[in-house]
Amino acid sequence: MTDTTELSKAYEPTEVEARRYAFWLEKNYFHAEATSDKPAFSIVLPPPNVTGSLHIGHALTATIQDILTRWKRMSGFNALWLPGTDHAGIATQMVVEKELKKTEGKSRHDLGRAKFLERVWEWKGKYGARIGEQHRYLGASLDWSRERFTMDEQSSAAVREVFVRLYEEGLMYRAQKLINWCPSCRTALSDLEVEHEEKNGSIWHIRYPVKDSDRTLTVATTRPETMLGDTAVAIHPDDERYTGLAGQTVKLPLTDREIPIIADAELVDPKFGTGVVKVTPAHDFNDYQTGLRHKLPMMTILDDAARMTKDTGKYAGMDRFEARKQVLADLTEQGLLEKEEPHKLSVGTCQRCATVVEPRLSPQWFVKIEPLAKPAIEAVEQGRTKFVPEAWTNTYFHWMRNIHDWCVSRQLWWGHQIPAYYCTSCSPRQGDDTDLPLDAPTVKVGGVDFARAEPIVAREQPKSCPKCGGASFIQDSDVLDTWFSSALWPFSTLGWPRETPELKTFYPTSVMETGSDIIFFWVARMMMMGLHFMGDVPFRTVYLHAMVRDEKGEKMSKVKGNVIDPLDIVLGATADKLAPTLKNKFPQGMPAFGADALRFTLATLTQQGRDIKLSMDRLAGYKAFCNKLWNASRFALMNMGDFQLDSRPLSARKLTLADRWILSRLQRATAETHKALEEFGFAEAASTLYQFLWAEFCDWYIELAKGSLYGEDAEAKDSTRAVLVYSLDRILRLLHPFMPFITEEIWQKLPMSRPTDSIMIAPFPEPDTAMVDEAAEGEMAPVIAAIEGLRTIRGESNLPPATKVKAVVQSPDKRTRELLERWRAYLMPLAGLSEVQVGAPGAKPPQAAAFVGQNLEIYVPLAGLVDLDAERERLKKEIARAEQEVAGVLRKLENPNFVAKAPPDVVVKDRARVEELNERKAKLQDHLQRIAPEPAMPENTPSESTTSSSQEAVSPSAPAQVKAAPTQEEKGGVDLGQELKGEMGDTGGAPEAADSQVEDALAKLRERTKEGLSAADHQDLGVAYMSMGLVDDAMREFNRAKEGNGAAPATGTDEESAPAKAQGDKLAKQVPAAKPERPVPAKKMPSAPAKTQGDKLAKQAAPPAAPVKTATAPAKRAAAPAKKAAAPVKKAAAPAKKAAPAKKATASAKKAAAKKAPAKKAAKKAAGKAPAKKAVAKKAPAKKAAAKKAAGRKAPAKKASAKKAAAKKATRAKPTARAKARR
RNA sequence: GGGCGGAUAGCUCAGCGGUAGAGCGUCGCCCUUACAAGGCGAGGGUCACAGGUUCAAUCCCUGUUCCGCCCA
Repeated sequence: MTDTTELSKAYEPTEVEARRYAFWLEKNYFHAEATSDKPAFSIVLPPPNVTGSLHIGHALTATIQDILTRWKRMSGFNALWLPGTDHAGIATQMVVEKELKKTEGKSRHDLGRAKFLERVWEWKGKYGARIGEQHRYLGASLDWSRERFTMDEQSSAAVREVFVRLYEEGLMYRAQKLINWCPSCRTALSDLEVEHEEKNGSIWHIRYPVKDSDRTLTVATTRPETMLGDTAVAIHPDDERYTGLAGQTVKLPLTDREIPIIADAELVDPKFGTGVVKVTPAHDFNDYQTGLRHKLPMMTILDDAARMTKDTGKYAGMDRFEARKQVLADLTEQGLLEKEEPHKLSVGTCQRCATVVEPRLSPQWFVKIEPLAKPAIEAVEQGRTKFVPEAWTNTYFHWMRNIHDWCVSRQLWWGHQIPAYYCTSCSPRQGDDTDLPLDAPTVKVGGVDFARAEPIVAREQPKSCPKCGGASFIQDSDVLDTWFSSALWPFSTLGWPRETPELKTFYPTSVMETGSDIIFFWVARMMMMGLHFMGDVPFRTVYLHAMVRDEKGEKMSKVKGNVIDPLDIVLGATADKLAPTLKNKFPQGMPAFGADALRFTLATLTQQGRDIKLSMDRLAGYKAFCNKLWNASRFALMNMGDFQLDSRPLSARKLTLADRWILSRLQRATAETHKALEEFGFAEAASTLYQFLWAEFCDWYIELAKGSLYGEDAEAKDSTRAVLVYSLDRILRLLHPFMPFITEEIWQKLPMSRPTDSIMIAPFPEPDTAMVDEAAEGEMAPVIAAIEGLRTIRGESNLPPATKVKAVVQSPDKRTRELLERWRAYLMPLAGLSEVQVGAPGAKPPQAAAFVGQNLEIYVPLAGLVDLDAERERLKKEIARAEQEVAGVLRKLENPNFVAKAPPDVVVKDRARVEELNERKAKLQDHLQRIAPEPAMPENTPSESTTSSSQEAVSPSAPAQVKAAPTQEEKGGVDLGQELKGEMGDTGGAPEAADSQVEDALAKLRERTKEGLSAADHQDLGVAYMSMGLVDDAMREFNRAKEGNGAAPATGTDEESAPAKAQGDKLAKQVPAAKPERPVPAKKMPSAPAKTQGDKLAKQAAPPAAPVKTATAPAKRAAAPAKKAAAPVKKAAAPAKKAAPAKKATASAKKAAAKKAPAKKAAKKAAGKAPAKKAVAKKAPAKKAAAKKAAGRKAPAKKASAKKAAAKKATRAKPTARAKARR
């Protein structure tokens, strides 16, 4: 059934998205089969915190995983993407505690463990669903029937099983060790949950009196308050300052204790501080190890809230920081504080609450990690699991090889309670207080002394004590680290420890995709647990994505106010709901971008090894892309008539060139997309599709298709419709993993029979190599080139689309001519032509705009349509570009080393390029002359006073220079034109067809000697040369004409050495100068109207002979010399300065003119050209042997601009559909 | 202290030996019946800095400076 109802004019994501997701759910498409003939593909979703809400990082996770899953599902896999949530121990408990405090003013202890846990479960029920809902909004194709929770019965069973097995294997043990403790959360933390921060602190020097001696030992410490728990001071055994002290004792200040002086080479660095270290084994990790080595007593002086214990006498009950102050004060009073120095130290803080953590001696459960880590390292070494990007492999190895035993017990309530039980009958008790009940839930005095009690680890509570037969037990009150259950996720979610078909089908999972921040927390631990319990890696590939940051690259946090809620992006949000930075951006509220746009944006920003800065502008761009897709489809549907795509292969139809071309391009895009996806190149795949749809399908194919669709040829109409539907079907399917909603919506409306009810289970397109059509692409190339050339002319001439023009297209290549002739129906509408004449190079239309491409010349007669000045400007620019590039390439070619050592094909390519550029340049110059203002030169010399040929006599009224290359050699600037001339001879010079004027002049030349030429002769000759494109020669002749005689011989060395560049300038200025000069003598200047077109203004405003630097000329003209660097720096600077105000004054000066004269640019160029400046000094000598030689004479052209020119040229000269990017 | 990334157009990012590309923004012309969330055209880059290797460096090597992250 096909619903070809016309689409709405603009794409409205919100409505479509809700509807489509419901449809998929209803059809149960997300469900994966436990057993299937299809190959399996599986991903488990990293379970988000159940009471949290998704942030943009989750959206990235979901996007990437959904792309993978949908792609694989469409590619014929039995694809499982398994959702779930994490109980997130500390985080969730804290949230609920906070809420409890806020609403009822109660602590969890007020409620008691059981009641409190009820509350947490309630909370979980209330907010847990939100995660799922958010994923639905994102379009995530998660198999909801298999949704799991880390604390559901199955997962809990898995956790118990793992715990018990590890215990039985000796890999889980309980011990009193020094662990990280958060005094605020009042729980143990693993090493990973402690964040280290560099802080400015102090180091204090404290004197400890040596017993029975006058001597004191000065210790240096950053934690003076812990001295109350010191049980030794340590010196280095080889430290001569303290020889003989080891074995003696010191009197510990502020206490009545005496502690030994020990020698320890490991703890003490004699170069650091005083060389004496206080040893506090119960409160410092290094000291703890020292304590173990020396069997020192371990004295705990801080309680679980980091307050001083009762053993600290007067300090008892004080907070640790308060105690520090007091201790310091007391030491000062006793004269034992020697000094305080500023010191940088690394402070460990709690990942959750940012409280400074405290090392604490307490009984905890640990996983013995080494036996688990070893296989996990090997698995990656052997490539059984691969990291993408690969760089993470080393990070993984480094951590795994330095891993410590994992402290898994947490003194929390919310989590998996540890399956260890203590007999209340025979377990040792806390000694001094027995008024608490036996089953007191915490490690308080009076109850079982958990530090000493013997645990019975079992899957279920034992019936009787194996020791005493007692039947009363108390379960270990601690819960497990949240990551413990997460570590089992890839198999616990599939039913383990039961042997389920799911486990068999989907383990190992195909890909683990998660943020790189949890590579240790989660990925490494899953590796260890998976290998240990399943005997195989938990996943074949680990794809680690970067962190999502805001546009400025800052981490998103509530404090900074830059958090972005993905749902706000999807659905839109009112301004008041937005975080501050977003509110600035969207004062009216955020529009609904839609899930597809968000997903596409995230996919394109996914790059390896780089943070993702979410750009709202790009987001808007991809929303526009959705709209583009929508409207392209809309266009197709509107033009279908009764058409229905049947199963007949496209090749059986009579396809047009455009049809064949787009089908070929489509196959390439398909292949590229495949390749990118296989390599996790989401960004590349997305941009391939973006480019194809927009720059090829929409910009070209649809436009070309209009001809057939609106035409009379029924067959062409039919084939075009077929190709439209076929292509859209493919494009939509290719895009589906990225943009599931819009693709489904449109796909359902295509007039064709669908193999499936939904695009999400339709096959992912495979490239059809039979449709790759080199011939079609080759045929389209000149058509596209011609259209683009014509559009350039139109654009530059500001011709409105409604103005149809006549074009003359010439090509020396017969085949090209044939093609253009054959496809004139494509050419005309797309280029806005009323008529086109295709022919071999020959007579050119007068007063025309020209475009010279590779193998192609295009002329559009513009007389009466536009100001030809603009066209001349453009041509000059083009010529300059060609010259600059050719100079660059020549510089290379003139280096013998290059020719000798570079690969021959590179050299050949460069030579061909020179050829091509020269030809192009010649044609452009030829044309420039052709549209020069009336070439009839005045008989008398120009009105400027006679000048020598080297003089800068320029008329600002001239339409500037022919060449834009740098200027005079005496200024140290490079002279590309001259250089070119010298190096190339005249290869680029002669145009193919000389007209009669040229013939005449040449005839004259032959007949007479140069000495005999009159000024008028020189003038004629100049014109002739000009028309032949021999600019330099023409220049020379014009100069002679100006001088009034032909004093200097043509071959004169003086002339020769004069920069052709400068000549070019003059030429350009002089030739047309004739025209304005007649009516515009200098005196007329003041009356020139302020607001005229840039050109006219310039012509009129400046006195004909005025040097550039004095030109008061406005923007366009004034800047031109600077821009082209025809003038020396000083001169350039002047107009540059002028240009700025001129720009401001655009009210009067024409805008267009102003824009061409950015002061910055002019100044920059001028600087670049500065003689003996950086450019020359820096680049030339070191790098370019050949250039160096010539550096004095010709500095390298400014690299950037040369490059730029080349680049532009390249795209211009050989445009292809691909090269032509959408604008 | 050790390690890993990054620095390319105004902004967000590709490219990574043969003289640089996209999107957005900018400028010009157009509301051409798919799309103004649009079309066509244009402008815009000492590819952080300094050395080195190479015929040739944005790209490879070394160092420096900034920015980010991880580990101790």
